[in-house]
Amino acid sequence: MNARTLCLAILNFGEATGYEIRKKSIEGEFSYFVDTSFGAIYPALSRLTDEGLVECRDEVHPGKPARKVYSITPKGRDAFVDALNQPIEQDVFKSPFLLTAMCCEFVDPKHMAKVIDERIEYLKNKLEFLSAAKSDCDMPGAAWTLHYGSAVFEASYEYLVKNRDALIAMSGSAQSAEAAE
Amino acid sequence: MNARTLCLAILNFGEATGYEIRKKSIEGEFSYFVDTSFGAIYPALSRLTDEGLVECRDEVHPGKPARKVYSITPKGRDAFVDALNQPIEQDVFKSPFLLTAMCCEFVDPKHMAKVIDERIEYLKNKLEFLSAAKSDCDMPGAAWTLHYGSAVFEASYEYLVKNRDALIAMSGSAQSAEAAE
DNA sequence: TGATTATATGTCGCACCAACATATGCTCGA
DNA sequence: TCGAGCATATGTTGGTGCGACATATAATCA
Repeated sequence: MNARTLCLAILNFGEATGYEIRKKSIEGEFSYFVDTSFGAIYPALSRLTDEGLVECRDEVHPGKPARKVYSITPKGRDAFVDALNQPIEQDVFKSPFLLTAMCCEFVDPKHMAKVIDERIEYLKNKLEFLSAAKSDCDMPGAAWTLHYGSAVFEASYEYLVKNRDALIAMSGSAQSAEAAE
Repeated sequence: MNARTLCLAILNFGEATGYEIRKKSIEGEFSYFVDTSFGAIYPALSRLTDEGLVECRDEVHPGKPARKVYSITPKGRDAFVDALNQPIEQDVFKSPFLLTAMCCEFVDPKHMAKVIDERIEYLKNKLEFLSAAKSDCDMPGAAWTLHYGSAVFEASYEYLVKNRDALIAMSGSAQSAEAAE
């Protein structure tokens, strides 16, 4: 799931600027399973344009900053469909939160409480967003994917709420032992 | 969660070679929320040695390849505890699988079936691994983390099993329309 | 009026992932 | 018993891409 394929996937459902592609990646329906940055998107769009997989149209409004609106070409659509039908890479999950939880012995209980409460708040917001997004989406796969996300986030949220206090209680044991020395 | 902190975290629970650190990252108890590669670990260990956060002991057995066994220093332990108590970065989840599912219109049903069945098989193995790991681990945070992983993978597994056929049924609609043109 | 936010494009340094190169010992089937 | 393949082990390299920075304009708001 490199920047190239991500750009093609988003452009396949409508034209967009680099700014909008990034925004959809981190805020829109794609946001909970893709992630990217300007430093990846802009070079990717340049290369895709060179290769004829996307087209770029300059939109100039007097007195406004110029926009570069990208749209997918037939060749690009073929390349996208081809990429989708290739064997896929493994999902990636990296969690500084779980590393902190696993090493809770060395973490100050107050810090641990802050960390887990922030995580709970984050999941709550994500769940609300996913519920709201369910209605206004016409792609058949999108609904399936949103329901999947809801199911997983829900399980995650419930575990954290139920086991919050237990984690905080375990925190700091090694640290206080060290301080006592 | 850079390579530095990861090395310190693993070395904090016992000495290890670069090879073993990588193995624990992708196979051990850490495996479902960290990920790394040799290209990150070996340079990180060199830098940590230079900075005095870890120590390196050459273990030479005649007729065997030399091993470099790393262990954490008191200074390294301090740095690790300090890193744990800093504000943490966001969790990262990237899923080529969900991107494929979301765009299932453009995916051949046979390919979709293969992709989801592989994912189900993967989750089944992970769940079995997590159950087995539950017993033989003495860190207090590890049990909490393993239960969290089980809860989330379980939710994910059940959703996939229940909604497998629905996803495959939705697949390929756009592709066959295109082929018919 | 000035501060901040949203839109918009882009660059740069450093980190790091995937693949390759290299070397040895062990196991197991032909 | 001999070679093939696998596990152990260390490292390099090329390209990708993340995070931070630079720049610019319009709108909003105190």
